Amino acid sequence: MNDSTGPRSALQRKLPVVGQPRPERADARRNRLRVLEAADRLFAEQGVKNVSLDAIAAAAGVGKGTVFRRFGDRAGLAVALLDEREQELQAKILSGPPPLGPGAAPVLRVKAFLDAYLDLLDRHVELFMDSENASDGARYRIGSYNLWHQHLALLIEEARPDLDADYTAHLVLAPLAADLHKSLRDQGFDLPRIKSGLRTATTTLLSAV
Amino acid sequence: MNDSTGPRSALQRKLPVVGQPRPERADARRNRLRVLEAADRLFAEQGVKNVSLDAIAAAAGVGKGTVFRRFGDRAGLAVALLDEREQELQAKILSGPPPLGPGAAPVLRVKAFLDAYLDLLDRHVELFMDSENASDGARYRIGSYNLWHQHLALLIEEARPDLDADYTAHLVLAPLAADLHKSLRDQGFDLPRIKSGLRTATTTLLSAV
DNA sequence: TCATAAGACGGACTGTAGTCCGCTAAAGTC
DNA sequence: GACTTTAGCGGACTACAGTCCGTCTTATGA
Repeated sequence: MNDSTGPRSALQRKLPVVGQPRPERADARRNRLRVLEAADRLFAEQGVKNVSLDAIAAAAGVGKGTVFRRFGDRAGLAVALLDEREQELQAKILSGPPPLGPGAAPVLRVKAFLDAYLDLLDRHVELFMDSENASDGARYRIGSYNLWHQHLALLIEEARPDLDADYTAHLVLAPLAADLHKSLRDQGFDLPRIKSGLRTATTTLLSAV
Repeated sequence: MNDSTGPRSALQRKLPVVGQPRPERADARRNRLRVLEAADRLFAEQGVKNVSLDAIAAAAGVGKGTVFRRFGDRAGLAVALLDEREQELQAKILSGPPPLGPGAAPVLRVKAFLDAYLDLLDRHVELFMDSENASDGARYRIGSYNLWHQHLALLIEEARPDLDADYTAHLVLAPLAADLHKSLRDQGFDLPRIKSGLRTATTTLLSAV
């Protein structure tokens, strides 16, 4: 119980570096990929709503507990699956060419974002619905919502400093809710009509003096 | 099997009058009221999220099947409970004094509606969340949404005939989603701030040339 | 290579939404 | 008041989300 274990003190040996958590264990990584792959396949084959998490766990060859520990809940799994596609859009916004990326006028950037988001949403409505509705208020808790919100708030602040940018950003995101989009499409609204309506409203809202 | 049963033919005796379904049976009415009363009480006592439909059925002294046959699902029950309060607002819109009722300028009426709706929403967020989120797309299927939508569409058409009134009405209703409102309140937005932000945006959107 | 502990695994378990169908009671008919 | 029709009743049943905890695997370092 003295220092004779050598120059490496207990502190040096045992304290993990803060902010750098252990890397993912090999089995954890293997199972994570298996689950994502199985979910992707089953969702595509049978429709998001018709696949239970038991079924995904079984198809992935893992226990159900594993799925839940890793993804939290149904919404979490959907978020993970959407992540890849959303990251593409995020990258374009942060460092792509204008008008989506930096360089264009703020209102143009907002409109470019809405167009791009609507394309993404339209392509993956079901998955978005799952990620937004599977648990209460899920939409507003997930990272990407906050990222879109922050992006819009900055642009709005720039375009219309007289507005409450924080609130207005939520306002602009509200019509992008997955279940509203689904409902509109089911009612016969086509994508161009939705895009055009939203573009018009946004222009009016953000361009006025 | 001849006409000897008298002047009353089989047709006359048996055909129900179309479009006038049998009145509600006494036991059905009794149970409907019991369930609503029990639900109202339990929701108030324990919070909407913490009450199962089994519990409501038990408290009402009816079987679970009865609750589901009558209300369809959790959302349906919440809708039924909200109905009374929403009808009050509906009445004011249809025949109350301006600016909520007829007579005021369309933009003023829209703003009055938004204010009144936000008050209602803020007072019953939990119930609204249940009615909107308990089943997929429930918000857009229920009667009152369609009523609000129709009301707004007419006013928007009047104020800005150049806009796509049908779509724009959905746009105006989007920020009234219960889970967004809850999330905003949880983030510290107070009701006046929300009202003012929405009022400003609406004015800008509908008043521009 | 072995000992050890952090952490992942997975399936049994719980609680709830929603379905089903044989049974019961209310309304209408004579 | 008995008989028939029809709607409503209700609880057993299914399926699914999400939890829990004893067991097993991996990474580490000596």
